Amino acid sequence: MSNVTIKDLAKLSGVSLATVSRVINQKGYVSQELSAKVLRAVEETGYRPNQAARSLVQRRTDSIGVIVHNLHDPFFYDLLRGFEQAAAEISYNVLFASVLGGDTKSKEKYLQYLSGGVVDAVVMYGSYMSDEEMLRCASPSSSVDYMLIENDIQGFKCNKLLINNVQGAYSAVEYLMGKGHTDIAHICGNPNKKVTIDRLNGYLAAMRDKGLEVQDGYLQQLSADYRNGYARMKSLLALKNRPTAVFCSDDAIASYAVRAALDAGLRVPEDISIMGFDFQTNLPERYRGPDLTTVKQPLYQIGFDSITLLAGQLKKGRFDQPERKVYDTQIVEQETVCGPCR
Amino acid sequence: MSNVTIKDLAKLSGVSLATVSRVINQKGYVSQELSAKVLRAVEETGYRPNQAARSLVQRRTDSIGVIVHNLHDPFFYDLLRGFEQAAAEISYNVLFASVLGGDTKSKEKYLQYLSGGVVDAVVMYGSYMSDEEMLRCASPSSSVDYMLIENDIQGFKCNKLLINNVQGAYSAVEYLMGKGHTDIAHICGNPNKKVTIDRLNGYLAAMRDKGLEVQDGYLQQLSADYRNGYARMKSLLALKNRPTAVFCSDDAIASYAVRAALDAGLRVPEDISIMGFDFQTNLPERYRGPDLTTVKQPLYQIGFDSITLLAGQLKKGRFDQPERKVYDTQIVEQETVCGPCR
DNA sequence: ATCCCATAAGTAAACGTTTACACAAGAAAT
DNA sequence: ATTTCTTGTGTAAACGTTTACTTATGGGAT
Repeated sequence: MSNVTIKDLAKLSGVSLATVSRVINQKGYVSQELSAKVLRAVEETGYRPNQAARSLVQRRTDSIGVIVHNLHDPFFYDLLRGFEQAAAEISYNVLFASVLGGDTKSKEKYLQYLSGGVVDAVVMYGSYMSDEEMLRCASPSSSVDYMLIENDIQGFKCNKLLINNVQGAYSAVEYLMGKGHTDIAHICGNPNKKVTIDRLNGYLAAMRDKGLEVQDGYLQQLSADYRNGYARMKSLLALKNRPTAVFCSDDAIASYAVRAALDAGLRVPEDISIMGFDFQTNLPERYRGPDLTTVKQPLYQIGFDSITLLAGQLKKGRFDQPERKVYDTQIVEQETVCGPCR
Repeated sequence: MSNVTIKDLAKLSGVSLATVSRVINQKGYVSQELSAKVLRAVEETGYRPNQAARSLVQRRTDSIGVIVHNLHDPFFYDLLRGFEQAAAEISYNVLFASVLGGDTKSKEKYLQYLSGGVVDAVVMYGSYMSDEEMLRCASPSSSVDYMLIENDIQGFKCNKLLINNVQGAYSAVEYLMGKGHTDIAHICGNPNKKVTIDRLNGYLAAMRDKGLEVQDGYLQQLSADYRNGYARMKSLLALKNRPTAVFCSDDAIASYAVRAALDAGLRVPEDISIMGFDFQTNLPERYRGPDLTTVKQPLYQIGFDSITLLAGQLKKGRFDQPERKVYDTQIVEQETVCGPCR
């Protein structure tokens, strides 16, 4: 019963291999009579085509692979919805691979595996890989098409979807200024990551452009993880020239900053405004403060576009003009920002 | 540069196909000399083995597929972590396929596709499929191994991991009784789903066993979706014989029940205790009430076990003894239950 | 009557691997 | 001196499809 092949079907229905194939793929000419015979055989045997053989000769799989780390992280909510929606609208199968944390070994494994023709295209979010590692696993000139999200790796010529973190931070500061703030501090994240640096630069550029001074102690660098945002906020609150607004490098940090302010007996946002940036890494503890005013990344759109663009390129057959798009962010007004009460 | 094959490598390094294969798979005898030559050719060409050809002849892919609906749903948090952790510990690749909502068409598509030898085993969560649909896509006697989670479909002989919803609901009632409650109501969910019916039966059985009466109006049936939990709770509160505790069919319902109680000016849990059941379907609105006391499903364990069990069976080669496990739940004491204040 | 085209069906060659088998040479054991 | 074992290499047959090519038949247009 197991592993029925096209050959069995041919024997069973008394036709040739080619005819069976034609019936199954509804392609080419075949008479009603033989067609019926073959279909009956398919029914009887529970035949299911072998995808390996099929894709070996067709040199395509009609599938797209997606590699991310920590698929379970709520951060991926919107991105995943984008992937899923796009997947539902196209005829390609979309398969996800997830690796834990910074497990680059596994990431390489999956990238190599998928690049071996398991899928026709691969989209990859982030990646802690270096250019060389990347090239070792995937060849940009191979027959599989690549799409990188939030990863502007240089040596690898392929499709790229990026988020304008500089503009995002810049607009956050503008927004705070629009509310009347001038004493604006920044808690910046891990200074070895490009996102962090971009957001820091956006903050600095906006301050400079608008003629605002980054006062003494206004630049707080996170040590360890986001929980340290609590301590950093405490430092800011202890300043003589206490800021009236704090822009944080991401929402996780911001949530701890809010907690610190509330614990210090301040009201948020009346006494101090706090702003985050849409990067909700998974918080083990439930956040109970006011909803964060934040800078939102268009992750749904990016997820959707990544799949859709790839599908388009695959359909055309040749993908020599890699796409490169930079997405702007948007401010979401919620409960942690208001004008300064002075 | 694209699509280098083993043949190219053989030509380039002046050896036979077999030798190249042996070098690449580090299998069989091959001299240092030739090995070096081949490896150099691999390096130069950026060769990557074609997985389709490989799995065609080996009749295995060393991968396991997972099909779920709404992968983005936070409900899957623990389940996904279980899958991921197991995936990281075994040598198999794990690939996820996600379909939107109740899109059985897509689910069938993926099941058929994966069953065509794209993976060696498939785990499937839930499923709105009937026996016949299931059989149409996947043959239990095929060479791919199946694992069903929370789906006790009858006509399909394969591995099954189930949750003891009856026991879960039963223990919830016992827990409430232990706190001193006797007037315990139940808001039950969609009565066409097996989960709901099981939980209802658990509630009823516990009440009967302990000699408690299900008083007039104590059984509330949800109409429409979980938001209706608000109205159902209102109905309970309007009763002359108002219950002191309410057990809800799932957490989503419970969260609306809590809101209704709070809106009615009652304190939770001092005035009324409310219990949920771990099924956190995605709530668009943020829940701000006290943390729910609830019945927790061992989803992490189930995710982990599903992959691990399959990997074990695959390694053994023959999977004729399907596994069937029923998991008990556990009560998580949080903030919505205390003794009755009478 | 001839030619061409649409329909129908079969034969056989790919696709890129792995692997069973054959063969050889040298070393070790009889 | 013969056998046996280990190491090393190559040849060719799979694996299950798709598809280019070939052949045949019956009609419609010339």
